[in-house]
Amino acid sequence: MKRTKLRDIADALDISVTTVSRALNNKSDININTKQAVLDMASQLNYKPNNLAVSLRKSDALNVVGALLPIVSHQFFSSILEGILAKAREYQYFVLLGESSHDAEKEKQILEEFTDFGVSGILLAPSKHSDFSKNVLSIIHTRTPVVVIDRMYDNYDGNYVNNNDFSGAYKAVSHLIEQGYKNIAHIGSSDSWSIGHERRKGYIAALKDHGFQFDEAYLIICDYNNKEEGEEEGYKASHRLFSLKNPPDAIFSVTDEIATGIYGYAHDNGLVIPEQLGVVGFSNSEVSKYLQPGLTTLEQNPVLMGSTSFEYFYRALNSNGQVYQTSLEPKLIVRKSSLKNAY
Amino acid sequence: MKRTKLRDIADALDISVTTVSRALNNKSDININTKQAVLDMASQLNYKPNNLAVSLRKSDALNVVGALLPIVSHQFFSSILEGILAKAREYQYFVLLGESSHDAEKEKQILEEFTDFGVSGILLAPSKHSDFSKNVLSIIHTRTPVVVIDRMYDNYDGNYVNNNDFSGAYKAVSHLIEQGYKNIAHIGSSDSWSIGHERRKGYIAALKDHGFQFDEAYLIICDYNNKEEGEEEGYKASHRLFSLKNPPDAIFSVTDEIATGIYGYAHDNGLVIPEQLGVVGFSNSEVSKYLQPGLTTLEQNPVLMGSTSFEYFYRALNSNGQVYQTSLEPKLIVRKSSLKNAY
DNA sequence: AAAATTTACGGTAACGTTTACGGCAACGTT
DNA sequence: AACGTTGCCGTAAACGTTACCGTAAATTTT
Repeated sequence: MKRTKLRDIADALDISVTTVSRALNNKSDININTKQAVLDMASQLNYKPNNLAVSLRKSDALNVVGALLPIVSHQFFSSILEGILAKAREYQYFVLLGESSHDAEKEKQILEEFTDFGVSGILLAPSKHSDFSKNVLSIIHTRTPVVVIDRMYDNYDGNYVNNNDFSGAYKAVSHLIEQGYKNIAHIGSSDSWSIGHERRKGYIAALKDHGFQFDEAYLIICDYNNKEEGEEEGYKASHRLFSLKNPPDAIFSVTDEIATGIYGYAHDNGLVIPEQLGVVGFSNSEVSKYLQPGLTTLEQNPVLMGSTSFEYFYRALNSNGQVYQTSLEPKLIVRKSSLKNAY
Repeated sequence: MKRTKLRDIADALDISVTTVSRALNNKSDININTKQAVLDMASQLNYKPNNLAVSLRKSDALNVVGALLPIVSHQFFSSILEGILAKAREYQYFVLLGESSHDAEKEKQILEEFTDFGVSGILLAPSKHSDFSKNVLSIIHTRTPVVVIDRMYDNYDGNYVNNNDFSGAYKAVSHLIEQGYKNIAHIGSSDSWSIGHERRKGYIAALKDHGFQFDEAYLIICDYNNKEEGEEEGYKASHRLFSLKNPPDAIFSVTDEIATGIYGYAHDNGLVIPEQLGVVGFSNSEVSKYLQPGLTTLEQNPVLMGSTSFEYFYRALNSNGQVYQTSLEPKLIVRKSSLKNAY
């Protein structure tokens, strides 16, 4: 059961391959009758063009984009993926998927494999320790459009779709202050993750703007690569904070996962949220709604991020060096974990 | 900045393209010195073979599998995806991703697009209303290996990786019975989803084997396509069950999402879990751990399912008509929601 | 009626590879 | 000296498609 090719149609109708190709591609130099005959025969023989041959001949890239995420089985990233898939389908593109597992070296390899494959563009949500010059620069040199999702590289001036992490953090901390919390700590992540850097800056800025002093002791930096580790880190960081002689009465945590760990620590040590401890997370992950009490957090819009990133790729492909950038504004979702006033 | 091809290397060394190809492909008919010269020049010019041309010439399919899931941004399916990605990378395959959104027609289209593209195989987690003869049969006819994940088609005798849903349900209901619950209801899903069918059968079998009678009134069938709908359906179904003159004292629900809706109903109506109402879900989704009280549920192993499905594709590709099938055994995770005895 | 144009199609080359085949030195064998 | 053998390499065809050029017949123009 061989796949039918142009030759088969041509032979069946006793015409040339060229004519068949013309008929199927809506070219002008063709008689309406032969065209119809070709179309009929093509559908009768269930003809499907060989994409490899077409792309090779046109020396045109395949309609394929590579999407590379740090981790797929995570609400946030799989939602980004969903946005990408929807837009890609709309524009008739295929999506090649890769997962870096937050491993910069693996990320680099996959990026190379993508370009070797001949993708038309790359949508990249960089892993935590991703190195711009090593991993991304060479791709940009090949003139393959790249859209960076969810984080920034220093001095990067290409396409990106971002969250305004600074602003989100600023809102979170301002909210805690308005609720009357006085000693607000921050469990953040290392600078190798731009998100950690921005959220920390937002935390500090909000403190200062409201006349509070930034206290180094209230800042804990941790690093983790999956949910379980995040929860553990949150637990341990909480322990450190509550070992201080003057422990905080609220914590803004860089992610919901860490916040989950804070809940665990609070539960184990009889700290009542939100009366004795206010908590705000980041991401509006699924669990944030089901934690007791509900976790105040910042809602991002990963689906929109995904679709926008594809949209930008598409525009970049069809424009000349134009750059597309956007920072989406996170939205504060207030649940009970930060409502000191209500009690 | 053009991509270097064999011709460029050949010209640079003043030898033929054939020799270059031989050198790079470890063929025998070649002098060790020229081979080395070619390799050096290739790396100097940063040569990357053109996959399109290679595949075309070898009339070999690309190293690409298509993975098609009902929905990507779901813990279960994204974990399957993770398993697929890991194995695919191990075997040097690319993964093309598609999402059917539980739409049988869209599923059919994407499957066709995958085969048109020329994938070497397809890993399919069918959508709820997927029609085997319409969607899958034609692909099998093209002799493209297909592995069906997570559900079954009637009379399907091809490759699959499954959960033993019957057994999981049986364990869940037996556990509830052992805990002393007497009136165990089931919120299930329609037969168009094989999972729903199997779990319902397991529910009924467990009842009968323990000397309980199956009561139609305790069986509610609902249908939903995403988490929010699932939760709503669970809520509504609970309402119906508790409108009976003899309401149940336990519910085995076909999914964790529905169980979440049961929790909502119980909370709103002052029903205490597990004292007044035992609940068991299915999937061990992330939230099941954080619900209060923790939800007893069945753990599947989606990552293993994904990697196994790829493994089966790979074996099927390299064997002649051999069929690979497996049903994984779900594991009961006991949390508080079903522990009547403990109180 | 001759010339110019249009219509419809076929032949050929090319995209970048791989591979069957043959050639031709150099060497050893009878 | 004639004959195999071996090692190394190039020529040409092929994978399926499309772009380009050419040309016979049909049609229009002068």
